[in-house]
Amino acid sequence: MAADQLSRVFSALADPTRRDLVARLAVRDATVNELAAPYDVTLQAVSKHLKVLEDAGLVSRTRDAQRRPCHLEAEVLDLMTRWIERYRREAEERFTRLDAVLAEMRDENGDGQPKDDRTGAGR
Amino acid sequence: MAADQLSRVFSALADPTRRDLVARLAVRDATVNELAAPYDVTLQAVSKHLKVLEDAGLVSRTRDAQRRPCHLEAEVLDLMTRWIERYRREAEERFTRLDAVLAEMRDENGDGQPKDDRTGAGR
DNA sequence: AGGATATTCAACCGAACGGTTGACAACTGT
DNA sequence: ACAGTTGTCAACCGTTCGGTTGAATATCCT
Repeated sequence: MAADQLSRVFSALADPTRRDLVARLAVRDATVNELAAPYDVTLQAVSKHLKVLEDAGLVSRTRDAQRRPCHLEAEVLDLMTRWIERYRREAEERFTRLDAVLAEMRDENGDGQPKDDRTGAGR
Repeated sequence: MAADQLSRVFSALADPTRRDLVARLAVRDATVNELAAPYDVTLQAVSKHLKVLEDAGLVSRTRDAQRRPCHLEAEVLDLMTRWIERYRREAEERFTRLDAVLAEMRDENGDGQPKDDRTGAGR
């Protein structure tokens, strides 16, 4: 639990049950009991899952009598999206550049043959 | 390892070392030795990390003599982005709708008071 | 053929994970 | 005040995880 937030968020969403909880909380806030109902694990297990989501900053909870309604904090998802998109874009650009270089080589001389050609395999 | 791909990808990126590997592979392909150099864990540990990334579909490897150059498969990152954005958007829209409803109530009568008011705590 | 280089496989270890059961705590409503 | 509802805490269990060391495999180079 001493991990950085990004690790906690990725790790939290690595579990299908927790992803499902997030999906359902995206629609509406809900109590632990409501959330636990569809799964065939104990209430305690779901409570734990919610704690993981909460520690990751994905879920916040208020109090309403005995109930602890859970609310999805969507901003944290942005954190992930930013991380992912950064490297996806970087890799994509690099690839586009490679394509450009290869095209250029093809234009200049017939046997454009870089030693590590991945145009076939690498898509 | 029998988990669905989404779980495998999230789980793969939950580790800071593996995220760093991805970040570096976004810049250029690299061999296991090159990738392992900066970290103070054994080569075998890094090899395992790469296997996890490979099983998640994030990394592919070809052979170049003794070397096994690693290449980032950026498309898989899209899978995550799509999942995340779907629910982020859903939650955000819901929130915008709630704001609209509240604004409307404020306009019509002074005591707009839905039973589950979260405007204060929920941001 | 045989040494060097690059990488993986196998067995093991302690910590963390996801689950369980059982007891406890917080608050409600009559 | 007290029974009921809602949720968490604590201890335990088997599995997975990230790491290690040591041996094995694959390929190059001379």
